[in-house]
Amino acid sequence: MELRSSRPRTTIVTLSQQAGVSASTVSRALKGDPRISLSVRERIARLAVDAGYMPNALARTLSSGRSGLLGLVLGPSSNPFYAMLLEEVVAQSAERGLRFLILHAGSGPIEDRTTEALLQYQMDGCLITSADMSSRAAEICAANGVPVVMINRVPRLHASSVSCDNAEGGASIAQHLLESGHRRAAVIHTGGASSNGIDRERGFIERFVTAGGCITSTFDGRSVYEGGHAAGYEIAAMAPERRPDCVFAVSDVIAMGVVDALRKAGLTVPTDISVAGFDSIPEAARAAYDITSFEQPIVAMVRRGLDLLVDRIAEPALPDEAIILRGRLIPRGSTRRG
Amino acid sequence: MELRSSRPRTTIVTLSQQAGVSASTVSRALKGDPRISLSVRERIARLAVDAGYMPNALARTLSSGRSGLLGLVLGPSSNPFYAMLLEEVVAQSAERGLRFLILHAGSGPIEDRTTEALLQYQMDGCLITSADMSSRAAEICAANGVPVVMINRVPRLHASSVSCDNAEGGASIAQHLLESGHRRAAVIHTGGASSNGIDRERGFIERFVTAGGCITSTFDGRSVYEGGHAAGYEIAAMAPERRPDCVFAVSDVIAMGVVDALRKAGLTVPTDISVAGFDSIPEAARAAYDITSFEQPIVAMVRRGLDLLVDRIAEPALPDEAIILRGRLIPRGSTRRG
DNA sequence: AAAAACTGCGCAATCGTTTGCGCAATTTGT
DNA sequence: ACAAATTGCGCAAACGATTGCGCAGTTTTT
Repeated sequence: MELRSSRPRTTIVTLSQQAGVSASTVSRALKGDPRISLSVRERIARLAVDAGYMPNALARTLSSGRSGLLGLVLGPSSNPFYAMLLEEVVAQSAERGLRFLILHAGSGPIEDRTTEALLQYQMDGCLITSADMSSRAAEICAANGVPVVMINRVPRLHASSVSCDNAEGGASIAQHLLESGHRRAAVIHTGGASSNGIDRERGFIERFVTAGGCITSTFDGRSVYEGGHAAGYEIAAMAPERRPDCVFAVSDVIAMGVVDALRKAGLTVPTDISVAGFDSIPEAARAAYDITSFEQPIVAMVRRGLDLLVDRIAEPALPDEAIILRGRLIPRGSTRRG
Repeated sequence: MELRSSRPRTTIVTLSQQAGVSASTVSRALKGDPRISLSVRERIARLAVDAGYMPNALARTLSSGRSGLLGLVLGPSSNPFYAMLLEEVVAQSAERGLRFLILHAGSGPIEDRTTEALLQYQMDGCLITSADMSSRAAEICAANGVPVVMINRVPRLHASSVSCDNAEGGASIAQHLLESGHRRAAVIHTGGASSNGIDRERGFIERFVTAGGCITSTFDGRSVYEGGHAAGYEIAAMAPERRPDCVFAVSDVIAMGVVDALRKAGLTVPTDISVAGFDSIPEAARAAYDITSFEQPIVAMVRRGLDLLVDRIAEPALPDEAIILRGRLIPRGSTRRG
């Protein structure tokens, strides 16, 4: 009646017995401490491989004080942008040997039990990728000296961040629309207080108005397809002479809703009205939508985000840092005029 | 020059000193051991709350042998179905106080470093939600006695599983198409060896053919939009008299590709040809697509999956279990005839 | 040739929690 | 009033790895 796992794990003690040395020697040998002779180091290394030895990360944490665990807060993955971000984070963290514990995903509020995990598992740091998440998790981290890095969101609180140049992105879209002959724009924002959405909208409006365009109306797209859809219907219902000749939605999911609504209402994109989005998610790039957008450099954003996090963990005294990466305008069919 | 965190963590020892009892008493009191008098238990409980005490989960693991950590392998979240699954898993695990460490996400191969984490962090169990992931992670778990539960995938290897009745789902779609007057169907499968796709296809074909329909052709949709799109083009290019009157795609993402391609090629859905999918993801339900589908009971699937995992962890000797939940046909516009 | 420096390794404490065992003090049984 | 059972708690040994310190034995310096 064995309740214990049949094959007892190989530990550092097992190895030390096999090698006829002390446990400390094994520990040092395994991490290549030069104080241990080369021959012993090699012998132990071979033994470790043969036995399939895996250090117990939890035990290591106890003495070293570092868990090697990072927390991840993910935005609503109904927005493919966050799904992309997730995959990129997972891929890059696998390369670096970083481990992410999921603290939260989605748009709901963060549960208490979740934030407890942050402390119970002694996470070394936390990555927050949500645009408008209540900064609850960030507060807890701050209160406990856990480094926080935000991707796609500029923190009010102290924390480092990586985002793309949202204002410049909005301006690029404005520029593009102006150059292709548009003069009357509707803007669909997110309603929320997300710095992202606000910056995009601000950047767009500033450039568009400065260069002689005018903003005919603004709508709340609530960051979701349905929000864009509703706004699209309203726009389609406007009298042709009052209707804008282009729409800028602060994210692609919203823009997709807009396009579908406009078409449903009998308008043709871009002949009757142009639509531009933001993020450049694959779905918006599909032939059926072909929406002009502003691409966020996701790979680079994640890379710099992890850099920041790793640096901060190694050197907690480092000052907060806000990295802004340049994105790229991707002109597509939805704004092609004449 | 304090390198240590400014406010040293409250541990069980801190509490024991404040309470004037031993550490073991605190430990037992905190988990409500009746051997400790009620008064002491209450006093310690109060002290713990005041001090904001959080047990160190890592230290607990060391002595108890249980980490409370679960591994998660997620399918490609470019398929919204997996994004939904992710959110549901996260939501339900928060309620239950379960913690998930992300082992993998996406369709790429599983990295070695990832599987190492499984052992290093002594995970108690593992949840695999990928339809066609190389069962590498499952093997490692099996080899190390880590319970595995698969959602949306029936394991070859020993492991428990939860899935919806895929064959029955395929049959329902077939029935629905037959009843709405279709007789010639094209099937778009996933090419891969995923049990899901195979069962859906098999269920569909069996029922459709038995009831007098015929299968005109099959295509490989590779589980992605683009695969469906390519197949859609091929179908549209067929001579009208040879063309099927309906298409069954084994997942909604594929179906969306089909619909877009058919439309692009000038055909009208469902007038010229009907299209049905599987999964009932929100995107396929949108007015622009309105695709008939078979809904998987995600909430229940995740609930049973976690049940299975928790039970298996508590009682490793439990036999493998395969749970099949009934799904639901959702008729929509894409198959509405005449 | 004696002192100093270095090399290679082990001892033992430590991280925070759990748990088997045992020991007092109190209550119960006779 | 004395033995037995019960109650309430502490001691100390784990769990697996890390690390400061120290101790031999060898090599280099003076």
